[in-house]
Amino acid sequence: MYKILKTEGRAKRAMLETVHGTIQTPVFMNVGTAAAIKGAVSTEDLEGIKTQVELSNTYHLHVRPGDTIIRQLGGLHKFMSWDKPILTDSGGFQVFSLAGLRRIKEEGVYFNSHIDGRKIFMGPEESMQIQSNLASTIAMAFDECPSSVADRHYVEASVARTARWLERCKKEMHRLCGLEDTINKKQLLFGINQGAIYDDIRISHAMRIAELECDGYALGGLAVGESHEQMYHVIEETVPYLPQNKPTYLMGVGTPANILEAVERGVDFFDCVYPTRNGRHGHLYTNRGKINLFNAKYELDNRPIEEGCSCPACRRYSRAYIRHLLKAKEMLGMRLCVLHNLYFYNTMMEEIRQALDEGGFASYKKSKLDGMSGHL
RNA sequence: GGAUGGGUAUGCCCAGUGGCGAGGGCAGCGGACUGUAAAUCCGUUACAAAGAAACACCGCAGGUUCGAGUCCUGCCCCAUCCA
Repeated sequence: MYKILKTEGRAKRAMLETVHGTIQTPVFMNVGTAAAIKGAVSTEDLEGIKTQVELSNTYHLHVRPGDTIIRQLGGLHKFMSWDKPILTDSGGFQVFSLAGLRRIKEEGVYFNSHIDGRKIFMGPEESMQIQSNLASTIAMAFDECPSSVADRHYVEASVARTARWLERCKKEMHRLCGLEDTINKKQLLFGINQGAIYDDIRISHAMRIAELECDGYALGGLAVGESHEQMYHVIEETVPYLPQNKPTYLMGVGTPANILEAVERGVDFFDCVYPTRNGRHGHLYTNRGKINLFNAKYELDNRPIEEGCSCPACRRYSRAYIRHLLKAKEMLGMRLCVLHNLYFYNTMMEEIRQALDEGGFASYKKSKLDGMSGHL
């Protein structure tokens, strides 16, 4: 059950109650594609960095270790020893990211496994079945994420198919939740809006999927090559057509600045590989912009990544030390950087919620963006 | 003193059948990354520079050749072994 606590313009301070606990929004979900946050981050670590929701991936877990294995082990929560909410992405994004390894048909998508090349078929029903086996808190609808440079005709056809797929997802999810041996009979389903950068396609698609009464709605296919202005424009134009009595999720986005802009436009769920991937690559988020710890100027820098930060890295270690770890390819280096970045994101979301609670989101957003001096 | 194997651009390690304006790896330096095929990828690492204009001590010096990093001679240095 989704409950809006407060609004400021279109920005929403809300909460979503699930069988795995309540999610306070706006929220940033921490990406752990293969049932692990890359960078040697344990489930235990997540508790120390304010993680509310972990995100895993249907396609990746289907390929390895196999969703039926996870089901036999009691579901994803038990498997990774995490009892808070988990959102599973449907595999729709892999239709985009594994572009060279798949063929799209009306019934679904034929992949060649990126692990061993074997043929895999995934359609709406299969995606729902896998996600039901995983028993995540929130399942995402199986969609196609078209390229941002796809032409209008292609996008129109793709979006129509994604809408038909959503009906099939809904139906299959309903069937699965009714089965006696389903692990999570209260699994939530989020539908996904597509339409590249064409406002009218986005809006008509939003209206169409809104009728299907999903538990939440996502904007997909953004931050895949279009400009920030185009992305903000699409969010602004489309969000009003997604049911605002349901959570709104902007998939795969983004930078801290992207998130602030999207919260302002009514989005309350986010996820992005930036904090984890950039962390592994030595790029650290701070309130004064992003720093690259590989740079020689940090060789003798005895300060923490960010003064005053209470993440596990900053509480104890210096930039110089972490730089050394990164350069020496010591696993601890990546780990500390990922922990810092996730802590930064999760803390920013906490600040956003607090600002919304206090009716001061606009000024919070301005001062945060000013602090980061537009570098992010 | 003798034997053998080596010395390749900017730190290190190495490739290089007479067509080489010499290739790769590491290290260094910088950049990219948005529902993760990413602890990855890209750039850069003599000078000059977009021109049929000029221009590198491949340990050093000669030689053979149209042409030598490559073949020959001598020398220098390094490693290992023998005295």
